[in-house]
Amino acid sequence: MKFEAVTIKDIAKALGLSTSTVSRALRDSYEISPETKKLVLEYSEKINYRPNPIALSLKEKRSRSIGIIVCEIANSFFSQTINGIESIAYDMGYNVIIAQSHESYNREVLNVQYLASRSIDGLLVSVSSETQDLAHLKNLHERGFPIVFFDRIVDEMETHKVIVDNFKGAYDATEHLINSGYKHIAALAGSEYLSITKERLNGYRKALEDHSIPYDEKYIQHCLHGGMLYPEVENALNHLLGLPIKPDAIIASADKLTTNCMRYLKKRKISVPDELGLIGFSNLDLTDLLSPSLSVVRQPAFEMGQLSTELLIQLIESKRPVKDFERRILPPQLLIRESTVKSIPVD
Amino acid sequence: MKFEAVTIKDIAKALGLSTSTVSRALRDSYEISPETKKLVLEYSEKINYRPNPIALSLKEKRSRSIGIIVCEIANSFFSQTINGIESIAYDMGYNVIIAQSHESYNREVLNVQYLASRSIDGLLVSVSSETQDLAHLKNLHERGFPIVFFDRIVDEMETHKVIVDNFKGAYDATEHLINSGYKHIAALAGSEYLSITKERLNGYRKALEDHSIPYDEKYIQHCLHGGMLYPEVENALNHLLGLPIKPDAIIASADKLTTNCMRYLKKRKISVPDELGLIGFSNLDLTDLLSPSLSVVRQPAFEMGQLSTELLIQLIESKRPVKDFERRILPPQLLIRESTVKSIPVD
DNA sequence: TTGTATGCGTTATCAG
DNA sequence: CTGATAACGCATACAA
Repeated sequence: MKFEAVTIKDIAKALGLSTSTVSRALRDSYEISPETKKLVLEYSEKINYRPNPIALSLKEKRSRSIGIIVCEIANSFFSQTINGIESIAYDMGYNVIIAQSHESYNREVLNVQYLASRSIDGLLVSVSSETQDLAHLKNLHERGFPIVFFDRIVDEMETHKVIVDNFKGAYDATEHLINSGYKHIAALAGSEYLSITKERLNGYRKALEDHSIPYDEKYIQHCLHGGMLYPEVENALNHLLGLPIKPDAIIASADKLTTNCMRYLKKRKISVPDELGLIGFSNLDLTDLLSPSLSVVRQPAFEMGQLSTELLIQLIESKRPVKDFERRILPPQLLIRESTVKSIPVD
Repeated sequence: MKFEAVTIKDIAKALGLSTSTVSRALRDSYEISPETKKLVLEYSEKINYRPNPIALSLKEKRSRSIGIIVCEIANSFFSQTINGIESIAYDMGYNVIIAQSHESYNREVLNVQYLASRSIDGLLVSVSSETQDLAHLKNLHERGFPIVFFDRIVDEMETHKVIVDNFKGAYDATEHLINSGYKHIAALAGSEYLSITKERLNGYRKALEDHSIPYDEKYIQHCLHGGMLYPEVENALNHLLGLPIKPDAIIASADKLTTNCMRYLKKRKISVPDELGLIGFSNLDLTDLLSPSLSVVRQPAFEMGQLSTELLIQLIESKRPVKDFERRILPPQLLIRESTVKSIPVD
């Protein structure tokens, strides 16, 4: 009893018709008589016929699937983004195929090649923290393959890009720390290669500058894997808190950096905000329950997924010329809670 | 400059060979001369040839893709499971196609039908909290389509199933509350239709029984959507805390129930564990940072994903007869933290 | 060792 | 109104 699917041929044979007639009847073609249509439709219904999407894909040279490449699914920001992606894709009749890079450049390249070898119609990418060489993506893009970047974008390619206003997120967060009375604000940052890291550090720097606080490079620590691994965060914080002039506050500029930073502070019994101010980027669904509740920069992940997918599907369906690319910037949200409030009571 | 992929035919034409020779050379067939092989391989490499997986799928009647249906991707338990699924699928050369039911029966049916219409080779399912009628899955299963259930399984179908020992998880959690001195333990439960809800409530009941604590049905409140929506949790808790004999502790038997329960308690300024004991199922990556840190039952989500996928691929590749199904039960982890510790200091 | 023909499931083109 | 045929890209049985 092997799984055998019913095809148009089976219907044709059973009904004594040709496959083309059946095909046309199923697509409700005007050139088929009502009786034949009825016959075919009823029989198809009865035997539960479903067209084979693979055969269709081969014929139409499109799979109605889009690929997603992210570093980790099990990261609240990305899973929320994927949620948004899926919501639009589903509405537009597209499947969603997911691949993870685990922050590895090699794995990203493999995934891109595999997905793009004609089993997907377009690609949504947030590059890995190791990625510097973009040949694997440029190659595709130059051949006209639809690609949309989100969150972790790259400058060198002209296509749609959807990002959060990372500059503003970091600026606001830093300014909030400043307004709360902190003077020596250090930054826990992600991989130097990532656009988001650069943008966030720029926001941080500008906020310091606007408030006449000297910028010191020693106050910046990078974590190549974006804080995914606790030890890299531990090292970074050990370094920062061991400086001659110890920082009195920290801005953690990515999801995992924020949680692992909190873990470090708890382990070292450093209290927030009394001993150290803290603010972080986080899309976790629980930060409001922390005590003292952490002020966070939250990103509109779901919306980012939706928007990226809309743009990608426009590219795929050639609703607009490929060259007319967009760069959309979504606003982040600064959620103030008691943790960082010293001088200015908010909320 | 439209995206045009290179095919075997192009290679054949360029090299003055037939498509079959090229095909065989690429697959390193023994019947092709070394020179021809070299020629073909080098040229393919040069023009960056990739076989069209869709054509292969059509020919081989397999897509090397597996489908996943879960309620929500943006739920730490499921995103961790998907991570495990992807890790195995990737190693075995399978793509992963994801669909969400959003706890809607209708959407689950649509997704199953769409995915199963021959674009996937097998299906990993965790049913929605609304699902009672299983026709959509039974239908497939009876026709020999490979299906593996994980976490939220169904009794009526004979196929592989991978679950966590929900009975034990809830039993241990309840017992921990009892040992911590609580007498009136209420349960915040998910949808009554779900296997996990039943199993967890059984564990809860048995623990009470073993400790000679009377079981009272009034102490159980169900949330159809598994706590996804705050109001349903709010209602449930309002009800429980409004009972004549108020419960002195609560076991929240699902991820979202746990977080929304905490949210409720914080809002109502009910302190844990002084006013109310609390323990919950949770796979969030942050519970250790809550204060008072919450004792939780954590499920081996990643392993569950891996195991389910291994079993599914065995089914797909007919490594074993379909009828020889397994039911694997993974151990949950009870993580004790200060929140529930009154009489017995642990950790 | 290589080439020719066929089929996977579907639709489009052309004939009748 | 309906049917035969070709084509999508690939692999393979069969011929040479």
